[in-house]
Amino acid sequence: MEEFAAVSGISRPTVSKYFNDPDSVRLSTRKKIEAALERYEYRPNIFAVNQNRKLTKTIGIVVPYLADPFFGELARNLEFYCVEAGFRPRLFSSQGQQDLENEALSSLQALKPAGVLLAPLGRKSDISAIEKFCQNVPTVLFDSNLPDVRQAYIGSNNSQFADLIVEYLCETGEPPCFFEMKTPANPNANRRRQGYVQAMERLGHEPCIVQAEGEGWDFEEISRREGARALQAKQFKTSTVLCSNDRMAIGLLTACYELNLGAGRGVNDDIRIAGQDNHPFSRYTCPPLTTVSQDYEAISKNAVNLLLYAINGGAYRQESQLYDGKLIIRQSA
Amino acid sequence: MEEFAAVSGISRPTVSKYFNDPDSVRLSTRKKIEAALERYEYRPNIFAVNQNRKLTKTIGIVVPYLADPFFGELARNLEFYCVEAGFRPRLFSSQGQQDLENEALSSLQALKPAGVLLAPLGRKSDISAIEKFCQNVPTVLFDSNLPDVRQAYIGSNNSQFADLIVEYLCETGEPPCFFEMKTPANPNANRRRQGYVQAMERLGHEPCIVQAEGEGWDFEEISRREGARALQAKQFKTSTVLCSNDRMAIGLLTACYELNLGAGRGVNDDIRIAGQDNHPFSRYTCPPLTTVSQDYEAISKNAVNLLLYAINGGAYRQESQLYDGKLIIRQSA
DNA sequence: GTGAAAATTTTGCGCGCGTAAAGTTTTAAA
DNA sequence: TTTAAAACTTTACGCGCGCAAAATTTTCAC
Repeated sequence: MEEFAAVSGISRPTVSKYFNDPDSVRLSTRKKIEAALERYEYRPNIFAVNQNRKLTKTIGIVVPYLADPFFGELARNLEFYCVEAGFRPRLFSSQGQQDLENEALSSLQALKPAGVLLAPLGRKSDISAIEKFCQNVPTVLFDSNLPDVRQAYIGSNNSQFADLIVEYLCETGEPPCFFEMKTPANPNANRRRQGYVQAMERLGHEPCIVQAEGEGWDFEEISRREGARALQAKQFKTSTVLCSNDRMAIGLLTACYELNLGAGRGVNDDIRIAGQDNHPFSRYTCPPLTTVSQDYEAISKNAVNLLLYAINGGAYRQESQLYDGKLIIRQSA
Repeated sequence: MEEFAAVSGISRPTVSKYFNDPDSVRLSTRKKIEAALERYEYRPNIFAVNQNRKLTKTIGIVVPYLADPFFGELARNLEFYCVEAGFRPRLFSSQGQQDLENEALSSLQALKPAGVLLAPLGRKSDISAIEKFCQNVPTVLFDSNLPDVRQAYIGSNNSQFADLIVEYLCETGEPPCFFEMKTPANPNANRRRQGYVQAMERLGHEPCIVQAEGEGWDFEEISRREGARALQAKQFKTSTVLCSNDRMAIGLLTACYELNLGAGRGVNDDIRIAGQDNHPFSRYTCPPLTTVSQDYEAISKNAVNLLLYAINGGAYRQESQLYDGKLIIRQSA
């Protein structure tokens, strides 16, 4: 910057000011800088900038597993709203591992971000590390809440999800069984199960829960394998299955195909399958998946908004918003 | 670090040395530092570290579109091999936009990475920007080559892909038509088309190519819409369709479902559909997708290895490796 | 032409570290 | 015990920039 300022015929601090806000310098100066800029292609080093700035324009986004298109989509939305607000998003993925989640937070601390949007691993998260982090950096949790941390949270109203789709399924056919992971990664799954049970009881049906053994993020495979086992063992007491999430539903659809069971809501079909989330791929399964859509727009928009509020000094720790899902009726149920 | 060195009873440069290589200090010193570390939780600021180091331990990974699970999976593999080699990977996504690709490269320059693994946007890439970048930073291209840049490249032998699956499809049924985007994002698509044409001619069949109109990364939707149109207009001259990639195949499967066409290789099925890539979801489509698998392992492993070779001063610019695909036979064809 | 406000420059310090050179202490071998 | 090597500390400077205060210049209205 020193050298660039010299060839521009301007002092370094003025050039620095220009890069902070081009309108903050005299027009003639600005033109001199921009003329030099065309000839010399100088750009400030963003990390050196951040090191000194009190308030950075960086927002960190941390998701638990980026190879899951659900988080890819969510991250894309969040990035969009961050850019729109004039911030630079920086994306991290925990890849399902606690040490990587901690490392992401540690990297972020070093970046001095204005704020952080964190979708924690859940059960695998290092609660105390996250707690400490939140004390230093304005943080909004999303997707998965960490009740112990008592931090601002934006997410879905998971009990409403199950309520909504159980009601639909009961109205249009046999009441659904519930298919989930035995040891789910985050508390959403628990709330969905509870929502299912309550909705079933409210409608006068007996709940039927089937749980899949397995660890990790390979939901489709676990669900395909365990789903096939459950189907063969006739563990689903009705011909309708509500899955805890779309990825499990996708795996179960595959299991049905392989067992020669027709999935769908047609009169000739053997089993109805529904999911939850409106995963990017749920539109393209065969049959297309009936599901409850998360309000991606509202969640990402309001997560960013709440974070901006926090960045500007608002009292945000107690804030928490849950958004209702919308029923997406497709052919699978 | 100053303060932490003080409470450790050690000088700052020694502490710095410790963090660079814990074995480079005397054992008694090391224990003193590690004892203090347990009580005070100090960690060096990675960005400040990078600013001064001549050789950083950071490797940049840039992919064109992270919401595509194909790249999510590839990135996950690359990250793994980077970590294994003792480097810290940092992931960027261009989200299909040229300005974001340039910004990622600019951010990376500021990070002084030891090297960069770049999957360029392709047609949308800013060639001159990438050329300049490659002159300053050891860079290995992957997934999609940029012939003009004449840079080291690790990828798949795309003409072999088509050759392999065309032969299989011809042996087991009607010769395939080819379904692709009209304006594909990268040169792989062209090579796949050429491979298809050559294989067809070699086997004495007339090629039949159907192209889908549409821009962007929403391949499934484009393929579903345009695929349905082509099916209704009977543009596929045989009952077998080879798609340029798995995501298009997934969209086409959905189109078939919606048109009540049975997809698969069963005797009662109407149409056989195959893809290319072995996309993470291709296992779970209904029917599961027959495809040619990219050698994810070999590509990511060797891309990292070549980059490490370059980082250590090897002459790598001319290096270029293409890996053969493997036929994955499932139920769709 | 005068004066005050606005813009800019100068000066100086700081961020959180790496690193090189010179001086000091510790260690291990002779 | 002596001695040299190894490890360590001290000192000093640098990375690429932000930022604040004081000094200077420019601008503009009167």
